[in-house]
Amino acid sequence: MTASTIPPLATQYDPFATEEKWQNAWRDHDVFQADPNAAGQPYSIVIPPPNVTGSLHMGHAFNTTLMDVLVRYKRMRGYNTLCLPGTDHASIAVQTILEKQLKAEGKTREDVGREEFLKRAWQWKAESGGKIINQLKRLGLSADWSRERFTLDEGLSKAVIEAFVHLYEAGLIYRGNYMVNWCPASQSAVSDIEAENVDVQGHLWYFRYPLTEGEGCVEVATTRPETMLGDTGVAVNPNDERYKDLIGKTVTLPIVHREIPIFADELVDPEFGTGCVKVTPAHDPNDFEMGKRHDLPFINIMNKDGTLNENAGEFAGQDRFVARKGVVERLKAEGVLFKTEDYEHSVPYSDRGKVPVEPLLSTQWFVKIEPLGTKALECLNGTNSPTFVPDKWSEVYRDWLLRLKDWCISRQLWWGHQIPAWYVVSATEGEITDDTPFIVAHDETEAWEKAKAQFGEDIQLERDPDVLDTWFSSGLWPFSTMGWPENTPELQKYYPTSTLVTGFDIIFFWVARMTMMAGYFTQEMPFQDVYIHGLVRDENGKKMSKSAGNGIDPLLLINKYGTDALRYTLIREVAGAGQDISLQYNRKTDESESVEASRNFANKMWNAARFVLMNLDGKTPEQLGYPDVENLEFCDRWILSRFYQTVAQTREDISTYALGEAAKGLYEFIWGDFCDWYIELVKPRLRQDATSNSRLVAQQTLAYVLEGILKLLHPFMPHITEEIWHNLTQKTGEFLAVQTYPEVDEILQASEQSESTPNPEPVVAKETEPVSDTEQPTPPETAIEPTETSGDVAVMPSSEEASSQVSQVFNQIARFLDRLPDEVSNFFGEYRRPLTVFGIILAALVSLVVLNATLDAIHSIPLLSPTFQLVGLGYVIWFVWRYLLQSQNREELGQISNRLKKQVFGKRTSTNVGE
RNA sequence: GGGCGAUUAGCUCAGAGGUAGAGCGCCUGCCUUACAAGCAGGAUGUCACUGGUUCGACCCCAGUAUCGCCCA
Repeated sequence: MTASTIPPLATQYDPFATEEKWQNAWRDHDVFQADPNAAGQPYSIVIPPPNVTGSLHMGHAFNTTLMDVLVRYKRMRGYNTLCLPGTDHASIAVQTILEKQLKAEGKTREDVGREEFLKRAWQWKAESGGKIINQLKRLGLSADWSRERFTLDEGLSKAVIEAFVHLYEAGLIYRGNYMVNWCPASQSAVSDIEAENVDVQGHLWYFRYPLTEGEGCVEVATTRPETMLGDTGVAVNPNDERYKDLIGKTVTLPIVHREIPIFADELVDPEFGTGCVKVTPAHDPNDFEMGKRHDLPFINIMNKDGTLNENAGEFAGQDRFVARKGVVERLKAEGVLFKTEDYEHSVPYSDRGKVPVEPLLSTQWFVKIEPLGTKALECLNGTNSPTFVPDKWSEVYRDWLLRLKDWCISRQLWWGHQIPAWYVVSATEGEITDDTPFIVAHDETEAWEKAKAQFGEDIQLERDPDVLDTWFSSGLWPFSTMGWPENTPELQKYYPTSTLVTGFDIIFFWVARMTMMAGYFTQEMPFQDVYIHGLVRDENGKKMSKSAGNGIDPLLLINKYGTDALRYTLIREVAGAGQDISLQYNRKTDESESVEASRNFANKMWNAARFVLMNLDGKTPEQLGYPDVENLEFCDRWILSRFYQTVAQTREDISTYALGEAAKGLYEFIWGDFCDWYIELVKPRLRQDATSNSRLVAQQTLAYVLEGILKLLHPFMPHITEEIWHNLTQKTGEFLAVQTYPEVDEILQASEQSESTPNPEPVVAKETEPVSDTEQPTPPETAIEPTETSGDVAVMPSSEEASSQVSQVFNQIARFLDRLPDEVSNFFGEYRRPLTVFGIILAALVSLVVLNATLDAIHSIPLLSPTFQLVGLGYVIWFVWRYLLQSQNREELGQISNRLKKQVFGKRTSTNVGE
């Protein structure tokens, strides 16, 4: 294509056509396809698989954008990149949705049967999963879609069964009768972390249990009076003087007239209530412990649907809350209820069922968690693996690993991985009981073989109907998605993964499950870094969640402002890593001022490109060549210096996960420096005739910096930058997404390399650049803190040219500007109008000439010179008086210098977590 | 009850031991041939409160209050 045919851009950026166009192009050209056999240091991310419970909300958009910025950045840095997408089957959540649908049809799951139910579930998965994947694509996620996974996939199911059998054979999975959190709504056990404590205004009821022999009674208090029907003891603290005499005696339980013992246990808090505690071992976790210690009977009074059973006598069949009232009435009638007080306490609610969970004794499958937790803890303590960003979350994670309880992994549901255990039901009259012998096997064939070998030919097998906790399969996600248990090329290349990006609310649910599983099965932690981000809050500061109904569909904002605008808003808001972000949003109009501001930024970018394209005479940056270092004018030097400073800062920020800072820095450079200043300053030169060298250099610099900006901004705003880049470079079959990320002092390196040739050919960025094993980030010093070689070459014309007085003065300014990029911005910021600044600069020239000698001397103090130059003599005098003449203040100088250095050179003290 | 975080302009948020910042919003004037989704200019703050350290505290320390989150 000839350059002169480049058509002008529209005056406004149209995100909608652009986004679809490039999303399709990236897909059609397999731009994000990972190749484990290709060269390059690996960078891999497996996305946290969204639940197939409908569609994505803003939190997912936030998470997805953060990941994609990292992935796109690393890809442009030349890493061999894998971003693996997928979805999670979300056992309880999806089953709840389906049962709700059935209920609307007046059916239950038993009515339709397991097979039909699962058919519906898969149908639901197809719809919801498709919607979610589409949303991820609309967000511009640069994932390898050919590797999309689902936790119930064949491969992942194989991994789940392998893991289960392995853990079982290692003695880490057992079946036992324990207290679990029972959710009467979903009629399934739920794990501890699926129970959420809710503060409720309840009552504390006080009863008297009469001593079986003699006069007197004990007074107990409870928030759940109906459980007294299952009481099998009364406990007191062994050191409680009030009740010493009662230990060993018995009381007679009202209503049921059971004789139960009074015993002593340390667990009892003598300060609470009356200091006597009724003990219901089958319906309270603490009481369960005491019941085991003191060998009490475990009387279960409840059915799985939350109604009372035959052990509750006259209350049998009543719902637990109906029975509560009835029991209170009866106790009142019997005269043993003597006090009722209002009492606020917390009640565990089922996350999914939204009803209070019932502590219930039942037979479930458990994972012995301690050995798994120990391994994860060792990795954390030994090698700080995984590395949490921000660091504070590693403490949260450690605390949790230190107090693990065995993990109940069976769920009485149908949607999920069915437990690979077969009961020899012929041994227990065709029923699965607590004592039925069982076989754990990879499949039914193997189960039969094992069973026959053990129990003979004439047996009957039945598979455990329950499924596994969803987190069991998602705990394997980082390696099961790469083909584990096979040792695939993917595992070899991309595992362990580089970064996990997730919200802190999921550290225990998921992150810890993955580290424990990975530690056991792969002997290493599944990711190097865990980048924990905050939650997206709504316009009222509340956490966005499906249940609160305050979520915002990201597509609403994408359809209004474009993907890049939404992405940029989410990133810019994240500044303080790990901080929650609030999204401004008007629910009535679906408008958001902050996203609109980002949309405007995109449009600004678009129009800057429009201007540049209109002034390049139809030439591409390649045709124009790099800016001619020998003929740069001072504003060219200034913008190049600012550009390289921005390059260094952006790289530094991304490598430390300071994505918000990176985004803000780009905004300031693009709008504040490039658009407001450089383009304005360069306009007169562009109006000069075609033979003007000044004009050519301006064109070269404009084209070069614009292309650099597009690269810098691409991870944040992938679509608009890709679109502009193609307009600018006129390239086909190539993509900005795989160009090399800008490097500091690139044109200097190029000009040094081609010093011998008069017209240096631009160095065309290679698509992928081999990265050494230990990648060295380009030191930002090169740009920001010019050394004698690079700084002076970058900024100063050659000494021969700088002979005249005027040149010297301009050199001085150029040096001044180059060394003080931030201060220049501030300075300019106070005098926005170019003409005014020009006048000021003229005035400054005079001052500078006068001060030249002084400043030259001061130059030899490299760190301090910027300050002296910036604020001039007055400040110097003040400074000398303040810091140098007062001896007691000299010590402060070091600290202030450091601070100053930070101000001038940007934040450079942070460690390179990501590299 | 334990822990973590926040509290800075109307809103969303940066910030730093030495005169308080950005974006949006607001006010004024401009369709200046990249952009009115823009440009130029302007107003706006007991930096939550109370003590302490300091020559000097918005910043450091202690406590209080409010909000949010996590855990029990």
